[in-house]
Amino acid sequence: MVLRKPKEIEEIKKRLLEHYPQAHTELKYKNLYQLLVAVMLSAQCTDKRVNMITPTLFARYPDIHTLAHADIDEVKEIIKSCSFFNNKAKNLIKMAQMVEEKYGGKIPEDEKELVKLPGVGQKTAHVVMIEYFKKNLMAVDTHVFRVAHRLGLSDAKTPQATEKDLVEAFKTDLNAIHQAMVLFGRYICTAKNPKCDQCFLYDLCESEDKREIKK
DNA sequence: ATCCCGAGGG
DNA sequence: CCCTCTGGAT
Repeated sequence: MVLRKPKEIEEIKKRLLEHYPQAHTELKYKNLYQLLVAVMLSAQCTDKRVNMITPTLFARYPDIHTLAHADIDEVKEIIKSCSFFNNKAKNLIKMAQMVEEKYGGKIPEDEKELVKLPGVGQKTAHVVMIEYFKKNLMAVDTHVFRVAHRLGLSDAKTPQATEKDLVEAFKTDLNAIHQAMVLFGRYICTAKNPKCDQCFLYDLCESEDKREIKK
């Protein structure tokens, strides 16, 4: 459920978009293949860590075909510094194999096909559609989930239900808002020790985590 | 100790 | 809904 008045929602939206006008992912990529792989690796792992891994990974496996025929232990070795490397290595290769077998080597360009790929869930599919295809979708990661709850934009327990609340609240510019909320959550509305003294939404915040600002 | 742009399975 | 996977930074 959304706990905010329409006027407040519009104000939050306005400030987010003003503060992060050209926001986009901090993952480094050169094409759809690289973006998909990078987002798959980013589960429970910082973007910074993913960006340390991907240059080696993409040099060794520059496309779907080479990844589909990769040795799993070699992939594990390259990506092991990011979490869940067993699952991720297995899923990366299976994903590439399915793209070759079912999609003729071409990564599908819509979310309903993307989520059929091993290791690609709702969040990953939406991030790819938002970042690469500029689709009007919301994706709820750990940052968006936390920010949405602190701002009273959702009280839902799951990312899926939170996404529904955010779509209902904002309706338009969802992709730009997603990107802005990620950066806002990463650098200002952080999980631990949120930087309330730097927050441009301070006056609108009713979170229990809100900190008093000494003036 | 908690958190990082989650997914799959039960 | 729950659980597991699981390294690195703080």
